[in-house]
Amino acid sequence: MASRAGRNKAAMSQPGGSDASQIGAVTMQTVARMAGVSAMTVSRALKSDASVSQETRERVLEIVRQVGYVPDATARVFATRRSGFIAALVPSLNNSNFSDTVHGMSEAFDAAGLQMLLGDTEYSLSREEDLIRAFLQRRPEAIVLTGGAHSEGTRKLLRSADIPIVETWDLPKEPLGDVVGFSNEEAGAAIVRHLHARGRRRIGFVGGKSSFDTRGSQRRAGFKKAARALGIPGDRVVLAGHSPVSMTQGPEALAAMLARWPDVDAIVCVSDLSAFGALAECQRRGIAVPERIAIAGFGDFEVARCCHPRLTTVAFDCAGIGRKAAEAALAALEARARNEIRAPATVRIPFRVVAGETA
Amino acid sequence: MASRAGRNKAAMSQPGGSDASQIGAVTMQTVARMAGVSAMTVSRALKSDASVSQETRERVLEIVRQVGYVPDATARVFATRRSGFIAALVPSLNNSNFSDTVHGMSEAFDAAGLQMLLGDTEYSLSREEDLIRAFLQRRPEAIVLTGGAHSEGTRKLLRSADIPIVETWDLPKEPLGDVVGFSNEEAGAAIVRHLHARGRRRIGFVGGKSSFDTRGSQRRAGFKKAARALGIPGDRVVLAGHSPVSMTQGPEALAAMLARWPDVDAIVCVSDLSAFGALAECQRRGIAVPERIAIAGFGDFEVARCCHPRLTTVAFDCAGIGRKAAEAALAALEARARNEIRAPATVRIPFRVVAGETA
DNA sequence: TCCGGCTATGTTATCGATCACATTGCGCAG
DNA sequence: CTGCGCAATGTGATCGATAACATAGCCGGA
Repeated sequence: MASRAGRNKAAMSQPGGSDASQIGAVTMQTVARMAGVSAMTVSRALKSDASVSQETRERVLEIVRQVGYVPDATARVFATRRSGFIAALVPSLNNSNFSDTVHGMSEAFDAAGLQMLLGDTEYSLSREEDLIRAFLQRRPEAIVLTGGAHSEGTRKLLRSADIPIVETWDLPKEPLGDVVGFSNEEAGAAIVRHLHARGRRRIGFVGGKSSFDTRGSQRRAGFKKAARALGIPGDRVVLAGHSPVSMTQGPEALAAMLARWPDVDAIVCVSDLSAFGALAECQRRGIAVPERIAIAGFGDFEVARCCHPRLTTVAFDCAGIGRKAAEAALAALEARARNEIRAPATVRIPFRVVAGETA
Repeated sequence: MASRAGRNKAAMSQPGGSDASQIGAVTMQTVARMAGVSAMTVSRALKSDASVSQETRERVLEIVRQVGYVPDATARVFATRRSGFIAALVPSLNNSNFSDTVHGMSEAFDAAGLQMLLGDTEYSLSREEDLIRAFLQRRPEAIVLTGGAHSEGTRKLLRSADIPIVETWDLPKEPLGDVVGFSNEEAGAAIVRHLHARGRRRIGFVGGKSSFDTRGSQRRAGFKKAARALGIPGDRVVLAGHSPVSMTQGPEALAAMLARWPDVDAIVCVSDLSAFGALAECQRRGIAVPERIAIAGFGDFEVARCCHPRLTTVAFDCAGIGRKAAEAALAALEARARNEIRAPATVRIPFRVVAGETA
């Protein structure tokens, strides 16, 4: 077996090669003995700021390299009572908006020497709670959530966790801590006003059925509110398929919309993905976009910028949400470390309507 | 401050409410004292199989609920010498092929009670090494990698880690352990043969520049090999942009291809994303697809199935790769637990050309 | 009656690093 | 020459759970 062979090879000393022993078999004690110092000195030598003589440090580091010593984070966590983990939950990893956010977050946390425990709630409140319960056992130093809708069990867990909490992508009414997001309702309203300004009067909305996708339902609420305010019908709503919203829902939704309201002259989709699906279906059916029907989406996905004609959409800085969420978490941790009081803050991320060629 | 208020509230007992104390403040000892038993009994009560009387177990679990006790995984890891972690690395999380694989993996590992430490190498060998170095400090029980190209430092680290290793998405020449993948070279050849069978003779290839994206370069190698075998030119290659390959590279690549080889009658793109970008650019320029130029991609992304006309592509079961990779890792762990010998295996994932409307 | 064998539970040591405190040795001012 | 102060290093306790072993109490058969 490969691994066993590896272990044997590691145990032998090889001429001229720095030869790594099995990770886990070599502890700080081992290194200490080989260097003729105490474990504490090894520990200090591995920190950059601790007071160790130059000579000792070099000797220790050389041995660390030779034996391939890898520190045991578990022991460090246990001793320092700091896990070095940040828990982060998104509804779906398979959505470039959220994975951009994750990416932005991970850059900031990486720089702070923190590792992310990443979880995918699959748009389910109970799965969110299960994930949080599992993650809390690892004692994360902070937690970043998507949205402001959580189960009562989740809220209770988070209250007793007593760690900084950041909610993203939404502006919750009763935030659990910091917030980095935008009003999806306003975004929904903005796109309706955009279509109205371009002469559309019979506008429909296509969303998903999931009740946990509060961002989707708020966009829908914004659609209705703006339609009423503009004096145009706001009841032309089709809900197709469950979250996560995908391109395949577009054709189905378009069919339902045209069947019920054949005179529809614009369709707002809850996501660029379904908007693109609807656009492609229009092309398939020979429906002229935007002449006969205008189409708009949300999210400024890459497909919106690349497809032909380009999708009109609502853009926001997804990676920026992640970065700012991480910054909020780090600020909260910093304040705690200094034993300072810090009131949770809300960072509003701007959004803007990007006029494409479909509306 | 919310958290401080939470802490105070937690310290007070509330009438009629099960009131969670601060996580971390309550240990197994606390629960044990309240239940009038030893910590060991609490530990046993929390396991389903250990021998504790029904009555004691219920009493302990009731107190656990009341005080909101959350076990400390760090201490458990320390005591049991099992981290419960699996390290998993993908080149990019923002790619639905890989996030499907992650999803498939996480289902299998979840079921086994293992948590994933997820890392994004950003198509960089040195970042892969850094991530592995960081992850190994957490003592993962196994590690799943993407591809077979790794730095020498990575190989050394993995050798001494002495844990099961699974490489995915490729068929490495010198595997580090189990393999779950397919031959990207054969996939590249297959799509060329498909185009040839449909009468195309002047086929170009569009790829990315990254050298770490071995899947991309193997598809290219397959393209060349098949072209030679069929007696058609295999030198019509355009490399545009760095990995990750994206839709935006399509237009640029198409332009370069047409400038250099104006008579090209088919384009194979290294990914559906750039293929879609090229398709949209053709539509913009009024180039008939597939009449004037055929287009094919790889990956069977959702956009390939939804766009109009539908993309011809090469499909493989991405989630299945993840599931099977997890199964391989679990099998290896199982064998180790039983102290059995188990030779690493290679699982070949089938792929197939999906004829769309673009070729 | 006694003891083997079982169930339910307790006791002690342990995992590997780090913290707080103790100690050594040396240079230098008084 | 003495002793202060600093730099470099060592010592012992500690974090929370669990493995391994020990023990108490009970039942039933010889």
